[in-house]
Amino acid sequence: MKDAASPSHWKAFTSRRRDPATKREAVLQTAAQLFLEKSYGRTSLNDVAERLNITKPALYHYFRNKEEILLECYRLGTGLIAEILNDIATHCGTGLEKVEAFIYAYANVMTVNFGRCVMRLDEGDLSSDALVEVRAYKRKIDRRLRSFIQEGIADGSITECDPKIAAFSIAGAVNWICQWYEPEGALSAEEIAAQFARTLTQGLAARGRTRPLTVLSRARKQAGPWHQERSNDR
Amino acid sequence: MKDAASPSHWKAFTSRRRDPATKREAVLQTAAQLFLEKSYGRTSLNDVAERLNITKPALYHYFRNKEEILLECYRLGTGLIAEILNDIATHCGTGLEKVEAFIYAYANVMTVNFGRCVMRLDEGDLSSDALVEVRAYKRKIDRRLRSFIQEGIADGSITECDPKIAAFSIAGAVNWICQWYEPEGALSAEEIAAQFARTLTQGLAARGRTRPLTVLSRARKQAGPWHQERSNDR
DNA sequence: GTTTTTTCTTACCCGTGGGTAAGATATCAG
DNA sequence: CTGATATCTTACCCACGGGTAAGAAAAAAC
Repeated sequence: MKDAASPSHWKAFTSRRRDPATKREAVLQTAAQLFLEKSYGRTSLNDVAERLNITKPALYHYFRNKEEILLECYRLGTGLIAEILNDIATHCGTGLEKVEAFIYAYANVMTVNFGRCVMRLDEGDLSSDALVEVRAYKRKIDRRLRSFIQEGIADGSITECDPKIAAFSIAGAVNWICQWYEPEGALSAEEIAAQFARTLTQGLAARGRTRPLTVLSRARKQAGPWHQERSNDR
Repeated sequence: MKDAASPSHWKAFTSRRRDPATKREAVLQTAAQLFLEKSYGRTSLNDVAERLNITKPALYHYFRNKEEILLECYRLGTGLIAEILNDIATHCGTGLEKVEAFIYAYANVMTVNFGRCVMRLDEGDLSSDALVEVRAYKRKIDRRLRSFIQEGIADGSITECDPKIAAFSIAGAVNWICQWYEPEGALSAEEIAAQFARTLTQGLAARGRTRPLTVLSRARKQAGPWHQERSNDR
């Protein structure tokens, strides 16, 4: 789960050797990057081709049309999320611990190109068929998070609250990351993920209950206690 | 702070009487609505004109170009936010109370068309000049929220935390509302605002300190204790 | 009424960008 | 080396949409 800074995937097209798999992925990587930089609508296929040092029609060898590129970005992103979701569900632990693990992993995904695409790009650019597919994925995510919260309420690790609103709050906070996160920014992905997991779960934790140290909590070694910012924000 | 369901502002153009002010606003209202329905990029000026029962060039009587319409939507939206921001700053109270009031008012703004535009529309559609203007507004909002949190930490109403991360969390959760809120949906604007203010501040409140009943808390009468959803979500 | 000004329409221009046709050039199998 | 196949390019089509020119029609001023 790590992106090179500016991978320059055009290298995949320097040779004309037949290797559709890696070339296809190179297209997706640069497309995703451009979609995030300029939005899908303002990114022309010429832009994508130019960055790969090829011409527009060459792209049509790997994708039927522009929308298929977009949809594939969504699929790769939702795939990443589905992965972490399954990992956590099988993990044993209290509901609160699952929520914490979810936030940590999910926040990390929101700093990876394909992951960012899922929540940052405009669904309206998808065809109606693709839209229902993507929406199904998103609904699944929301359902899972809500079920973790309900579990937590049942086992006493999470304070009484409306699971729907709580899930919306958490999802919103984490989804919003992909709107302001910048790979070269002051805050690293791990930092963000760790702090969000801490801050958001602390709001859910049942009162009077000393928060147990989870695997996550132990793993993260903070640079200092709440380092006051000195970085030029934004 | 209340939008009619589908105001049909085309009535403003039934007569040819000279009344630029209301006609201009009618354009903005329908434009904002369309921008939210289909995004700025996919909304053509013909779409806007059609809904107003006029033709495209007529719009150029009230706006220099398409972008000016967009910018005006942003300005009206940020104006709404600036208003509540000043109200709260002058209000006396603990930092936590200010944060709660902020969330409540801000969440409400996120359910009003112009308010939604500010956080939902793509900044990339703005010219560079307009972009710096809008970004300045947004930064101001973030700064204010962060200062409220810092106040709360100083006066002991908010638990020790990193104000930057906390502000990002809250702003994210509330900003995300404009992504899923639907005027005709199951949750009313007031409900959302009230529940978010409660849920999010409860995460910040200093432990061991009984939360004082704010004006807000008293005003809201809950339908039932955490009504389990029966509504078809989404 | 007549003139002046605002308001709005019909008709058009043209840049942009998705997508295609047809052919050139490299790669690979034999 | 030769033919077959995959790869990529040049040249083009055309729908869409922002924006403009020029003038008609209604309101207001007098």
